[in-house]
Amino acid sequence: MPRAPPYVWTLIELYERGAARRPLELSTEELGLMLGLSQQGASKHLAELEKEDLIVRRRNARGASVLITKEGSDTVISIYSRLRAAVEGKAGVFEFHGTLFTGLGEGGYYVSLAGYRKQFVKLLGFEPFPGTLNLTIGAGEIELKKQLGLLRGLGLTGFVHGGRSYGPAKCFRATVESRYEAGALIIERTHHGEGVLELVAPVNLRKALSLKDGDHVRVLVQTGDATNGSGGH
Amino acid sequence: MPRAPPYVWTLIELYERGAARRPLELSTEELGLMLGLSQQGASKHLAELEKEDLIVRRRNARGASVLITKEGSDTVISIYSRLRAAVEGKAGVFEFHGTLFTGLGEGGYYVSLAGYRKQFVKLLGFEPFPGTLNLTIGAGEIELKKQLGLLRGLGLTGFVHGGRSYGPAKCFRATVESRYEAGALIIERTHHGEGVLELVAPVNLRKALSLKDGDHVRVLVQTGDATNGSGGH
DNA sequence: ATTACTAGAAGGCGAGTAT
DNA sequence: TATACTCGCCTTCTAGTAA
Repeated sequence: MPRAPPYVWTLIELYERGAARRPLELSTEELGLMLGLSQQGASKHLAELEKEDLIVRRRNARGASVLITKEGSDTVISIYSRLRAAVEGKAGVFEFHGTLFTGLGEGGYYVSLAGYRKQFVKLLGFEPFPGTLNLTIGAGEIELKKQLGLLRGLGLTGFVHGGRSYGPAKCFRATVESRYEAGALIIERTHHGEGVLELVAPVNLRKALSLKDGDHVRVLVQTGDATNGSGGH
Repeated sequence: MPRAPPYVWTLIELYERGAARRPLELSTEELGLMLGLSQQGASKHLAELEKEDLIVRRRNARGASVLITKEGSDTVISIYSRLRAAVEGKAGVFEFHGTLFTGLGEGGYYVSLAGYRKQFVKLLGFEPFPGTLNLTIGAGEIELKKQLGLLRGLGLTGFVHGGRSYGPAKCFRATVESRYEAGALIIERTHHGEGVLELVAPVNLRKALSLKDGDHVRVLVQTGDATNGSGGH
């Protein structure tokens, strides 16, 4: 998206108000108010837009009307198209690059517990291999993992078993090395630090990919619809 | 769409490059090139974005990596959502306000010619009443009508009949007074000026709406998918 | 009531340069 | 090599005011 002059926001505002559908009666004062701009500033924006043939104006007794030209509509639609491609196409996937290491085997223990295992089957659609793949992710990706934690994901509920309580966790569908289906675990209180990504899969990934400690592994995590939580700020 | 500071375009550019999915390795020089900005300018934009918590940066040996935060993604998605609502929701409809007048009856003659009549049936799905409704549109709406002429619409092909040739024309689905289905005609060489909107309908609109000359009529013209011809400029 | 000119302030920008 | 500071230019903003 090349940098656009400030008055493009004004064009978008006019577009939102339907000025591409019919001449919009609007004083420069009102427009300024809408944009957080002075009346004079709004006037200048309109003058610029008209000079660029993005709008046409018609003066009348009390004010003027604004109509967006075909070129103006195309400008707005072109911005929209690029945003659509970016938001709909790319978002919803987080990419991690991790280094394999061997954990303490606790992951495998948890996964094999019926209380969690049955939930994995239900949520991910596969019987998990009784062991997790532990990856150390780059420091820059920790922020990304934190963002995962903010998303809904697939919820694993906690339970009590044998007098011990097991906490709730979160899970996301993931793909390992573009080939293997997996689940990325987000566990609130884990023995691992925040720089670790833990994966469950229907197969022994370490064996299936012939991995050894220190190998690099690429993981794509699906976060669901990108437009969820589109409230903005 | 409230006015946004210029660095929001930079945020969008970063988003397009996938910086919301994984840390993006990018020098300020490259970013400047992408945005038509100097290296220093790009650096400033990044500093601003970081100050607003829209991105996080991590410095490394050769350059730095940029990752868009949840707040940053929300900002982009919020802009996208508003644009989507405006473009998908509103566009594709032009609104005209016209004043009824009585033509010379030529419209009715043309409409009843088999060469045109059969095309109306095929394109609009109704047998046209042998007469057109002529509206004088406001001067400000002439530009809008010109824009109609630039769109594809439903094409009526010309023909020769009885030694006379009848030219091609264009037609758009329309709704009169929110109640009656109609077709809005765009005729290249017409006896009417450009300030006239001519409508065909399956019924006698003048009678159905109890209209007399001078009455005001509101017409919504469907122009088809708004994202057609989204090339921009 | 409008729109829009002018002048001066504020902020964005690039060049040079420090780190 | 990078990033980012200062400085001067230029664009954009608001205020005052004309039309």
